[in-house]
Amino acid sequence: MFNQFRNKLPLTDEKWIEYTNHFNRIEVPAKTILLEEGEISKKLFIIEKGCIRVWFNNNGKDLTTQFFFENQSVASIESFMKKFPSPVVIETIESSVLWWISRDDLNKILEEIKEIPEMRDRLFDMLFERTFDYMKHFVSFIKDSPTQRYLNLIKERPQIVQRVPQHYIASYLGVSTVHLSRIKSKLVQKK
Amino acid sequence: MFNQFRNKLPLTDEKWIEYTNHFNRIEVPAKTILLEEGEISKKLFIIEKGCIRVWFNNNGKDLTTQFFFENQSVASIESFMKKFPSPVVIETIESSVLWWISRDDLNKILEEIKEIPEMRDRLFDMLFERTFDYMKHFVSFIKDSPTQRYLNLIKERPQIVQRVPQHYIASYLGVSTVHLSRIKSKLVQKK
DNA sequence: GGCAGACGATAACATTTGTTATTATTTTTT
DNA sequence: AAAAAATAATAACAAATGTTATCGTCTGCC
Repeated sequence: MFNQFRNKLPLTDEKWIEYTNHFNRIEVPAKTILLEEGEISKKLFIIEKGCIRVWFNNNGKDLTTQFFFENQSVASIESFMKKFPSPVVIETIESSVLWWISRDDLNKILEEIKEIPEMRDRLFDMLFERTFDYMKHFVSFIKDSPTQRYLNLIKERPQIVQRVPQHYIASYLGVSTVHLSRIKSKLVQKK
Repeated sequence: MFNQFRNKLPLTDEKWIEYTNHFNRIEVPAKTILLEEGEISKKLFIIEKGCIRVWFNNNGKDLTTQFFFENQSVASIESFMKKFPSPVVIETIESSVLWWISRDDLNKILEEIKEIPEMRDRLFDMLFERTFDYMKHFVSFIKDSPTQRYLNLIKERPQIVQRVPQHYIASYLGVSTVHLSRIKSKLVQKK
């Protein structure tokens, strides 16, 4: 599972083995809730197989804010880092194979890792990338029509369109399920 | 100008003086363009007095994505860090007093600062905060109506409503200028 | 094999939002 | 002080999007 990271990270084999020992493998069915709303997040997950969505309840409707697939890590970051009650729910979409690590273990590892300049810079880069992603996403809301946002999604994150039920995608794009269905049928007509 | 930071940063006086010497003070009138679209950003600005917006041209209309006020730092981050042509324009709204530092000088300082654990952690925290901010902003687009977003703005960033011309705020909220005007008049009626 | 629930398409209607044009007011420039 | 430019409100109409309801299909489960 972790081989994909191994080549990229400048760690000794001993360190590597020590770190990976902190991870725990679990298998869960579809629609498993990994973190409840209001719960304080204690685990960060890495997806070996499957997919996950992050959502929250807004006046009885659930709004999906993020999707995650293989090899991505997932947590309610604000809750995980700052020990706040999580504003969001983390839930599997497909049946999944996951690895999780506790906050304490991860923090210990992070503290060690930050001392290695190369790793530290990589962490900064990752954080920057995350920030850019959110920025782009926000910009697309003031720049693009819902139809354009859907086309962007097909192009840039085809996995979402292929693997995620449509009504989850609708709220992610900021439109109703009915309207997303309309968007799709109009696109088919034009072809 | 930099006294506000001084107490918070664990640096020696010598280091402090060395660092602040890299900053240059300028005064510019309103509507001064600090970075053109397509230009590679070489300066990061700190605002002593005044305010700034970041915007880009989309099919002839300019869309504002960010506002900055006193004591905030401003750059087209992606362009500044990665030497990409800037996708955005940086422009003063009011006449302003600014301090700028070159990329090379800032990078040197950052490399030094990252070696101080306390400073390094502070940098991580700042980056995290930025990420959270964008996340919140994105969520408000799928969660809130334009009216609600405007009310949020009044509450959370009153400076924007007070100091920024309304047509810039409209695009920031993702609505037309006409509609923002309608939103305001409806809110007045309800009171 | 049948049943229940999840999922998605569609129609009809209501509401929101955008567009274009006009006007008034304020601010800046000359 | 006058002229020009920027800003904001409003009306009338067009287009986009939401809501509610209905129906059909598919899937997993017993």
